Amino acid sequence: MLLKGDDQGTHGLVRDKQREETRKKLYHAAIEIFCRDGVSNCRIEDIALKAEVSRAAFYFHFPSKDDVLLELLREAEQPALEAINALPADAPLTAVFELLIKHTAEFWSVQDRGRLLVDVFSVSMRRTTILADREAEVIRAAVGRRFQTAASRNELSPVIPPEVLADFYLLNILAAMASWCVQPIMPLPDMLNGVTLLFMNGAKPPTGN
Amino acid sequence: MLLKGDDQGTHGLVRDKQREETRKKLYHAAIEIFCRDGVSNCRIEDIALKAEVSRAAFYFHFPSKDDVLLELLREAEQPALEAINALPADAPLTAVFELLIKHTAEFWSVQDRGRLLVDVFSVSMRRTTILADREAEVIRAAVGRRFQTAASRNELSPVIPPEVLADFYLLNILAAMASWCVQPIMPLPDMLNGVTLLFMNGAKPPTGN
DNA sequence: ATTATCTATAGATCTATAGATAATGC
DNA sequence: ATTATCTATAGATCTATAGATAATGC
Repeated sequence: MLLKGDDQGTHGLVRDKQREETRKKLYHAAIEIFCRDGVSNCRIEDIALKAEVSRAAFYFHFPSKDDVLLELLREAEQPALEAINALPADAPLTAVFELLIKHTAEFWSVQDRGRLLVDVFSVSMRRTTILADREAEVIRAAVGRRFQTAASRNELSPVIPPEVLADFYLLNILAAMASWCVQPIMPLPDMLNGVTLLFMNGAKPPTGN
Repeated sequence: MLLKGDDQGTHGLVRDKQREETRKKLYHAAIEIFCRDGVSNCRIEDIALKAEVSRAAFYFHFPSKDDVLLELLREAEQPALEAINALPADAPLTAVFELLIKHTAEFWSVQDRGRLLVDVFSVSMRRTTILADREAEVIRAAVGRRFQTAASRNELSPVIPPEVLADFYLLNILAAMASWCVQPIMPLPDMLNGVTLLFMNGAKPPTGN
């Protein structure tokens, strides 16, 4: 039984390699042009020129600029996701936060990626919530599960469902980064730690010691 | 001494009236078309047709669709702003929150305005933070002042500056509304009250009560 | 006479799609 | 022979701007 999708076994090797190559070239060219000109100002033509393909080839791989930014967000989430998944099942939430903050802050501090944060956040709001399909966003799913086990250990206020709390926390982190990049009043890790502390104080159970 | 701006005294009455009239026609036409077609899908031409002016007239009044949405946000904040400003100077923060939630939830529940929340939020992130000019956004200034007096009464955690806390609270409220409108898991006022409770638990001083 | 408001329109950029090419499966 | 990847391009929409008109200030 064949699976639909990327991993169709050994079929079409040359073609697959070629496609992924142009896709990657377009992706990297796009990020570079985005950083240079700003997402809304830049022209698709310049991206295509840098990637040495036709303008239409861009649209073949990415329906719009937004889809490039969503791929960047997924790439940004990858290191934190792997680190969190490597934690033991009964790890405390603080360990989850620590890894999330460390890897996320690291990713967005590289070069001038931070300039794209507001646009990434904005796209994420317009696109990912519409899915309403938690499993499609792996980081949301992973953090959601951690919140659920934490709730079952009575680490969280029972007033709000743990999955909602998890979404809310991730939203807070992304919003904090987006506002940080336009007004970096303090180092990014400090900012994220502050937000996390604020969140955890608010979310801990009323009877908690 | 004449002030530059809208209120140039009694100069150009007919022209002023005419300009404001077309501007309002365009504004209302735009909101209507946005709700019907979605902000990114709709064509400026349809807005102009409904307002019975040329397409270029739209651009004369609004540099882009985003500027219409910013005006909607300012309109949305107006009722809460007035109610908050009418409070006595020493009113507790809970009173400020109550008014903010009541008026904001009311505004965005009218008809299908809620559909525009994600776009409004997204524009607000891309535009208003860049100003870095707190006074330009009256609601931010008003709530910021309330947070400052609350901090001076030791109602808030001293870890984070009160203006930052205020911005963060407003961001939380707007983000919660935006995610509510794509997934209304509970009534909007309940949602906003929950967010506020979470926030206040997190932001109250450690030695509190 | 000058200026603010608006229209008409040229040029830029995007979106949609018909067609070319080369890899694939039978 | 069929299909996936990519190109060339027509048509749609936007952005920028030169010009028309009518209100304004002197």
